[in-house]
Amino acid sequence: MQLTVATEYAVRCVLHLAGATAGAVVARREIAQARAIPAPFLAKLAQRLAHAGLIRIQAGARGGYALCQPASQITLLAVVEAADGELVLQPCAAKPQACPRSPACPAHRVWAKARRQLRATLAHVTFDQLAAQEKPPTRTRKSAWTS
Amino acid sequence: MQLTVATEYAVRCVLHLAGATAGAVVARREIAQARAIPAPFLAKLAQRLAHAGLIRIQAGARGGYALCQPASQITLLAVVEAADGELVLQPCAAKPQACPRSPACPAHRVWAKARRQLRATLAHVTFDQLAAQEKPPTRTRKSAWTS
DNA sequence: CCATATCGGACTAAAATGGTCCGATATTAG
DNA sequence: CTAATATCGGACCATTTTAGTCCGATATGG
Repeated sequence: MQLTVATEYAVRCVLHLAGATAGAVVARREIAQARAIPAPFLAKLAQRLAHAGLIRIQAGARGGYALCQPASQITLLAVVEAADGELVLQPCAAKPQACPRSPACPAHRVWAKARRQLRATLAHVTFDQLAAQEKPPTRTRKSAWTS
Repeated sequence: MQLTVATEYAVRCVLHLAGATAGAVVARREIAQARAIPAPFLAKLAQRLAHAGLIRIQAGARGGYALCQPASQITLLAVVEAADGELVLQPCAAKPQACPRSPACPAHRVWAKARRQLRATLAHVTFDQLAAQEKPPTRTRKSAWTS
């Protein structure tokens, strides 16, 4: 019952992008170095984030990663689920036969509730908030997110 | 990010004991059969539960397991943590250096909050509630609830 | 065209998980 | 006391997941 380091890395990565000039492409290597993420692993991870529509990947010379949306619209939940897969507590989620047989396990509704709570909590934290917390001294010099 | 089947089994096991006559010793085999738990695995699991002070193990002939406390005092959280270890979300929980270096990761307070919520939710569900929910449909023939 | 830099998939190593086995020990029945 | 029962508790094993690497293919900028 733990989030994986992939999640941790994903958060760091998006956090880094959220701190960069809006929409700017940042090289993989730069992110990896700045945030202590093994570069090849970040590559793999980035694909999951891209697949989820969170970041845009630019291949080729001067390539790298950039956010697809303003940081204010990217939730922690979205990043967590992009990295780790859907957030599910129930151990028997995949198995339809659920608990033994007869009694619809009474714990299930508790799992479901806990899951809803957890997802809600993560869903209403956005990366502009996180980025702001991370760099209190830096006065947003040119955060012209003109839209 | 999922609870393990060990957790699922543990819940089933305690649920079974909660449904039995209060304080009665139930044979491992009986629990295993009734709740579809591999018996040898239940043995291992039971030790964790016993170590956590949730159940009492009686060795020898006519041995088995029994609750140490009334079901009303056993929370879902206690069982989950006994089976799975402490409930921690932070990927970098064990690592003191936390996030890279400088910026105390702003996500951490979110993980912490989510964790508190989750634990609170599980902590205020007790096994007498769960057992009660389980029983109404299941007319256990010998449910001598004579206490 | 060429250097750069990512894609994306195959691959490996290590850890966690789920599960089994068995000798030792405890308890009860006779 | 002894035999039968039944768990302990730790070693052991198989599978899956996780973390991480490597490399040929492909895309891009200059």
